[in-house]
Amino acid sequence: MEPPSKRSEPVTDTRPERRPTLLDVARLAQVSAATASRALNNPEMVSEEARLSVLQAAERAGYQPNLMARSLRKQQARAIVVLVPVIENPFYPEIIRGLEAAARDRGYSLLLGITVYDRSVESSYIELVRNQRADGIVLLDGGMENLLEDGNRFVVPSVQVIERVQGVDLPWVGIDDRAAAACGVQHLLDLGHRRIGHVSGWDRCTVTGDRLAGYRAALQLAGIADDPALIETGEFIFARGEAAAAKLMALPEPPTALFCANDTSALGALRYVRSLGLKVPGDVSIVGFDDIHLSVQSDPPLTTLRQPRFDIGFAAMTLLIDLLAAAPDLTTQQTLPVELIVRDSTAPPPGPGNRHNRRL
Amino acid sequence: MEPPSKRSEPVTDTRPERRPTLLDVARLAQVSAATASRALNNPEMVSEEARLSVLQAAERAGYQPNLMARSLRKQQARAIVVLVPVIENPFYPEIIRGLEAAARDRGYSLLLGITVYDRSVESSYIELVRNQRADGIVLLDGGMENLLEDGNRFVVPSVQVIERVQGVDLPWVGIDDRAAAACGVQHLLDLGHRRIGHVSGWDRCTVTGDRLAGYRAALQLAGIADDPALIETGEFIFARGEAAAAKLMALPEPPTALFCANDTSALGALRYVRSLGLKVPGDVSIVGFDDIHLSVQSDPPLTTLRQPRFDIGFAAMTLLIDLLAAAPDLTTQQTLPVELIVRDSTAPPPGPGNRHNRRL
DNA sequence: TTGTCGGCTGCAAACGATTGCAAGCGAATC
DNA sequence: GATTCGCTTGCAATCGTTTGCAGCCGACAA
Repeated sequence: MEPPSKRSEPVTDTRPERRPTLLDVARLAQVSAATASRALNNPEMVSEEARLSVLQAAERAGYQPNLMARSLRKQQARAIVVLVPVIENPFYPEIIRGLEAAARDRGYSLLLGITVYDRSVESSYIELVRNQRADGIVLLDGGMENLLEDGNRFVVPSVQVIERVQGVDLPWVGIDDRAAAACGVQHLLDLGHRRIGHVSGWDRCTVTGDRLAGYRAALQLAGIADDPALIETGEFIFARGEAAAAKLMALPEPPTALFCANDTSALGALRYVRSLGLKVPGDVSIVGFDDIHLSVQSDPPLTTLRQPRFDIGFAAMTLLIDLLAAAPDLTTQQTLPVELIVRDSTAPPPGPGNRHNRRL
Repeated sequence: MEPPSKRSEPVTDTRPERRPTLLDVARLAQVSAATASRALNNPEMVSEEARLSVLQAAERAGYQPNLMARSLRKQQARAIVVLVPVIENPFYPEIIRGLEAAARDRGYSLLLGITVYDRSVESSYIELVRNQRADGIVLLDGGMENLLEDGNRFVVPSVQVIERVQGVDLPWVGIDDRAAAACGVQHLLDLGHRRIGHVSGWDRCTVTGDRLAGYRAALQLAGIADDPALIETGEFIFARGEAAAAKLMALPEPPTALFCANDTSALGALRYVRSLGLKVPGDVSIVGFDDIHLSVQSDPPLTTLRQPRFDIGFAAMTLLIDLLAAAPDLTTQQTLPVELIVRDSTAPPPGPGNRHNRRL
């Protein structure tokens, strides 16, 4: 078909290196730009003949549409800002992967912003959607009430993930933290534990309160009196988890089990408990929350509550894109299921005469 | 001023909710669009009077420039694609943070792509810069030789991070893996170890070979004969690190120290060694590579080689943006310093009569 | 033959900015 | 007084697409 003599010599080398535009394609196919556009984007609107001709011309020219021009004309950026507070937290990456996968499926791009909880950084990314460089925003970062209605001028389309702004009824995707926490505590109760400590989360997160409420609810249901001394903040952080465990284990009557608000603080607690020479789960059982990758690698592997993080991200991005297409004021909240993953950090409590010990 | 009877009725409600454009601002300031544009972007080109008038008008109208229009006109997207193979790997997030920070500093946005080493995903993101939605690309993902010169038509501006394509002379930012590895092994030699195993990386990464070479070089320098049995692949993965350690510790004459190609596999090795009932570092010393967050949290905390990941990301993004502004064919390679972080996973080898043991 | 209709097509106007060019204008110079 | 110069300014083109509208044409019905 092709002359095999001249190797790698481009045929149309005459043009100075300029990206071919739709007009070039149109000329090549001997139709108007309008027809070329339609042939590529709405094939059913043009004749078979024109379609083939344009497709062939586009192929030959190596045509790539200029997305900026398209965006300008169609008034949509096909990009979504994702705001995450701190990406080193092993909790976020899998959510981001879900967000990215959904965005890519729908032909959207993901603009990543890392805020470090800094208001000014948050603003600069919100600006991006006001500037029409992005169509909407996904917030993994809680506590941005103010920014969403900045000056009350334009409310940008957005979806919250996991964290929610109190009182505001924004689109949201997450889990039932209260029920999940209760489920984790119930697991400990089922094993026979009666004295269960709680390493709670960071005050400024809404999930912290929900998980605490779930912890309390489960205990109350079991007829166990509330003991405020059994609750210490771990702030979702490894070191603070260690510190919380230290305080709890120093109590006159220390707990036989710890329910932690997330895996990272649970791993901290785990290390501290073991540093005391106590066995996990032999002496103390530990339950985490999230099921981050590390929880498999710890020694022992952690019993935890698995959040479907990929699915959450995927659902959130899908929801946002649907929202953009449909009525923009449609509010939707999606709650995804949580799963209790029992590994090796939980067992019946120690102590002679314990009926669970006897049974096992 | 306003009739107080009608509540919450905006003053300028006549216009349908439409974003103000530069033309609106110009009209408000009673100048042309050209002057308005210059007043905002090149203040020194207009009179003081016009400048103030335009600025005030822009403020009053709540004007936000449309970045798509600007990009179209200026032929630059002000966005950079960042391709990462798998974001759950705790190695990447800090690099990404550096990339994001540098991009934001320069007024660029970061388009995140997660490839999972999938060629088609890689292509779809490279398309983005061919489609002028992004100006360049940062590759954290190695092995993309082919894609960079896809069809030999347009080579997209790009910078490689850490991994490099063999033979190709692309802009690159990373570390001296060979020297760093040698430094880690030297640390073990200094402690008195003579039998040092290597848990190597994933074959398909270029750094794997470099770190192996550094390991060998350090041993050779110390006059220790090369023993192929002491090298097992850990593939940068926790479970494979465990497996590698298992093989090495099962040798007739097991090593007293392990040098691992990254922290994750080191943590796997660590868990395995401890599962044998051996003490780290009492019986076996372990050195990792990367200094990921987890290496502080392990028990004991890991001695490792710290890659300045944030700085690497920052430098890479800065380099790429500079490259875009300057001669596009300028090739630059930057090597950043690595630091040996001594924690608690390394000590002199055990054994009676060991002079190091005696000394301590 | 005339009218209508449906399928394709192209013209030209958007989208919202930036910028080369020329013109206006007052001051300075010869 | 004429020329030049420098500072501001506006006109209009441009970036590359998409799309409303109108026109063309052939087929089909009356």
